[in-house]
Amino acid sequence: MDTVDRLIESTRELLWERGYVGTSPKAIQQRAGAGQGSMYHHFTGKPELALAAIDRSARELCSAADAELAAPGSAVERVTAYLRRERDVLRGCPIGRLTQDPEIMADPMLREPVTQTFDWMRRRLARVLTEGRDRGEFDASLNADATASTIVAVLQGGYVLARAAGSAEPFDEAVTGVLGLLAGHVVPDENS
Amino acid sequence: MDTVDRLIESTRELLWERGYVGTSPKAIQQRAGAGQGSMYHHFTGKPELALAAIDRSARELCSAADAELAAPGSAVERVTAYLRRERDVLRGCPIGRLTQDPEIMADPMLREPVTQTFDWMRRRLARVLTEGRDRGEFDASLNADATASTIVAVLQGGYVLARAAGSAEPFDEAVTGVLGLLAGHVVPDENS
DNA sequence: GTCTATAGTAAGATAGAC
DNA sequence: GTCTATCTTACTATAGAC
Repeated sequence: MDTVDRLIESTRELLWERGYVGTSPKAIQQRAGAGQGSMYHHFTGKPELALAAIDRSARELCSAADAELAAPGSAVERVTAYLRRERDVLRGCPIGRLTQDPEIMADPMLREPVTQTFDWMRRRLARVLTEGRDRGEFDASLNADATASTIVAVLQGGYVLARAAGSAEPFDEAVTGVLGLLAGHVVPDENS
Repeated sequence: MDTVDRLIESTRELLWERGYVGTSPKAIQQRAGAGQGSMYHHFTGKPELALAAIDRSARELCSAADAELAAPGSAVERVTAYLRRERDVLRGCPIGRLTQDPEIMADPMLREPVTQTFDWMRRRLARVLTEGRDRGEFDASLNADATASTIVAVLQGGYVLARAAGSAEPFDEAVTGVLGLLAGHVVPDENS
């Protein structure tokens, strides 16, 4: 991993742990094992470095979700796999946490990948649910768009509850709850 | 409102807008219209002031929720009233946002009211759902504890989605989604 | 109680040598 | 490309006068 990569990775970790406001150039340099001159040679400053880090996290997040949601299986199976995927719950979501950062939200450049990520995620899940309903897996009363937003919200809120509790338990419980609610709209398989 | 109150209120607003890391004593003083000497006369420093502010927000949040959840009506009606209550969605949750703050989470004193608030909220909602189920409003398959956690998570996650989108729309949609899912477990009223 | 002065540390960068 | 000064401003207080 070269210096540029180490700087981006360090920034990614620090944004995740401490947010933009709580992350200093000095902390980034120390974690990357790079000097000030090195950092300012490759990047114009903290915002540009943060943008590179956020972009990378956003891409990773979407591609990981897509791997789960594009897999074979029923809609419920895929949504369950996505929700139950092993996660470092107490770390929270590297993109979601940025929505709490006033300087990220105030800068259109930094904010854009955050907006895009959740837009994409809601649409991607809505597509899975719509397909499932079209195939007769769900009853017709299921609102695919709204339910997709609910599922993404449960994940993001689950992180909040877990961090507040200092335990992954509320996250798992919230996921259990939404899957239980969703089960009420699943049409029993005639082949089972 | 005396100086102490103005200091606490200013801290509350700033913690809400910018978090603990992003809030400086100077900013608090300016918003409160108080000098440095005044602030340090009444409080030992930023942590003590933050604790007073967080405690006040936590109390307000719980008492506002209780007003909704202890009202007359069916369980679904009360949960709906709670979820649909008018909110300044884009501001987010004054307590939930603190879970993203590393210095809040690292300090047991500051963290405790955050932990307590969500504990209380989950239990309070679980009680409403359990009562509803016991009265036959829900079918027996409803998991009251898990669903309570889901509902709190939808709120917290809804704030995240709304802030990311710069619009209250995803919040409202996530709420619509969870209420739609919950409706699948409601037993039709024989008197209607 | 409130004000001003002082002070050490960190943030966020720029300049210029190597 | 990287390193070491240097610089300005902000953070988070403490001290002592009024």
